[in-house]
Amino acid sequence: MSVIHQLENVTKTAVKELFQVDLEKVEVTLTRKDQNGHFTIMVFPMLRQIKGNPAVIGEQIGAYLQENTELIGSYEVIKGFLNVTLTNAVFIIAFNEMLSNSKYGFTPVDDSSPGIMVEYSSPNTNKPLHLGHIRNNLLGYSVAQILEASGRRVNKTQIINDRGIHICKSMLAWQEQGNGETPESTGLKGDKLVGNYYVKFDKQYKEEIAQLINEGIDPKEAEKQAPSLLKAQEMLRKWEAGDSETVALWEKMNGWVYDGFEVTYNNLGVSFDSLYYESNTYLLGKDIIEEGLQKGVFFKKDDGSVWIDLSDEGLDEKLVLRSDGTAVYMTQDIGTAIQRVKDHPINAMVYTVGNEQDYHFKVLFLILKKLGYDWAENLHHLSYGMVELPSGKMKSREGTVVDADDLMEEMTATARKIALEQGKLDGLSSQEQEDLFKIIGLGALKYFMLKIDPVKNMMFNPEESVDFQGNTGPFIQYAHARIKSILKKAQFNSTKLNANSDLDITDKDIAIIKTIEQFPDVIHNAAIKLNPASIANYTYELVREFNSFYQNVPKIVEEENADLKQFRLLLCYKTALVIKDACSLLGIDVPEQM
RNA sequence: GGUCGCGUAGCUCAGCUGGAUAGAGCAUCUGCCUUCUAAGCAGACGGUCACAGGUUCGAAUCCUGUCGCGAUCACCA
Repeated sequence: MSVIHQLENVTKTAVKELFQVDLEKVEVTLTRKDQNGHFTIMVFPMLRQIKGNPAVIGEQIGAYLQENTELIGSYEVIKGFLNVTLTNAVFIIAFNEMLSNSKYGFTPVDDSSPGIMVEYSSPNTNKPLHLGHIRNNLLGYSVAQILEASGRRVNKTQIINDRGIHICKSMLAWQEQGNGETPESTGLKGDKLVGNYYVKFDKQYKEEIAQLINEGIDPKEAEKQAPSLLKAQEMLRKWEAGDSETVALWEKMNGWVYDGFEVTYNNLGVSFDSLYYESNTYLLGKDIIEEGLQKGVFFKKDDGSVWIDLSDEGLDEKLVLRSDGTAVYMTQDIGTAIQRVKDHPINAMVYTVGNEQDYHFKVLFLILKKLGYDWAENLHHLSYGMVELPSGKMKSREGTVVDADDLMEEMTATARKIALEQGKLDGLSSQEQEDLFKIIGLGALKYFMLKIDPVKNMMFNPEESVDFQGNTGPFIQYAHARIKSILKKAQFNSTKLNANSDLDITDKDIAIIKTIEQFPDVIHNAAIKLNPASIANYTYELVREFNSFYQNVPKIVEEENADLKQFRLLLCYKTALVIKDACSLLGIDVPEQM
């Protein structure tokens, strides 16, 4: 049991003995840095059940604890705060307990663990992934790891938006202007090649609109009548009719895109356990609409369109089926959700989608509840804010979109430059060095994006993101590499994971134990809140504690007291493990040397 | 206009299940490499927690209103 829980329990006992009162809960926090003590027991909240002067009550509890438990070394009451200083042995015993669990903080997963699906990425197939997708991917992947660490069986998925007018636009431009270009013939990544044709389509489309307007046609009308758009729409009709030539082209170009995406996902270090394609799911949901009509969840208007009235929930009426009987986005999302629960042993889902779709998911979840699915209670929208650049929003037509592949390459190049300048890579082969640069560059990028609370819009300043000092990924990776270096020098082996509890240890030692002890709660809370930023901030805190310890205690390798040396090596060893495990929840690798 | 979210140091962000004198990083300035990796440590400087009320022993944190920024309110996806 953690030290803090032990304290809560003995305080309850003390209050019961002293005042004959059963407290439901005791508030214990870390003591402020400017006060003496390890933990602070709050007396104020007790006043609801115990009448009296808080300072006196605190004094009585402190005296009782010192008299009747082995935990407390000393205490002091300041205002309504009972600050207690524990004995060294308490911390070392707690530390030994942590050491005995190699996956400390993680809840094991087995076949009976509750299943949850995490959807993220879900790109369109007409252009490459960009900075916004990176935030999405990193969040989704990290949340999946966090949920798994908290004991859920996780299925990572994405729905690939492989059909629709957008891909037809790329197909049309390629057909008309491509001269048979392929990724092989051009040396371009497939998604980049297809994206280029999307741009070409857009350019021609714009020209056509301008010309039509010149001819005196109303601008709105011109947008609808431009020949390119009409041709793309015709292509979509052919695709829906199953025209073999169109389908073949569609398969070919989507195939190029998937090859390109795979490279990007691999570099980013994300993966999926299942895939859904919109071309397979876009017709789903219509039968559910019929069922819902019969249940009275939906209603039909005179023109034949089907709606749901959510005005009781403070929302509006929402269309779920067009008057011509075709599906809207909502229709297929309803159908796809139901399909996923049929396909996999899950009763919960997380949708990683930008906050511009908050309303959509609010409605989707409400509809599924009204349709009576019990798992509808367990649907979560992992909503995140947009990524802004110092120059403002990313706009493809202004060429300010930050490409995912380019960005990863730039981060790796920066890591390479810095590492070579420092020249601390003795003994690494050139391949090992390249791997290391990638680990550091990607670590910087991932940490930079994940340390920010998902709900907030984030500012992506390229100059700051390549700063590897302070609160950054490389800062954390560096601490890990340093620890590994100590363990190596000291020829530490992890066969005897136990420290002598009768040791004179310092505040720096204790600070690390106190921080490590929070790890299980940090994972638990991150899972509940679907928030990787809390893991990132915790890891940073732990590393700062470690660095302070590292530079303020005498050299461990040269420590003459064998028991103290063993304890400190164990502390290093455990800290490295927690850093590594915490980083794994963020999708960040940690190097052995850097 | 309705709804939702955000607003904390010059900049980027923590802290938000209410607790003591609001924390980091960057930037600026001081120290520390013959000592386990200086991508580090120790310190200085920097605040009307947007504003105004309310609840409370206690509010950056909870409630209400105002202002500012953003998103959203399609028979689009």
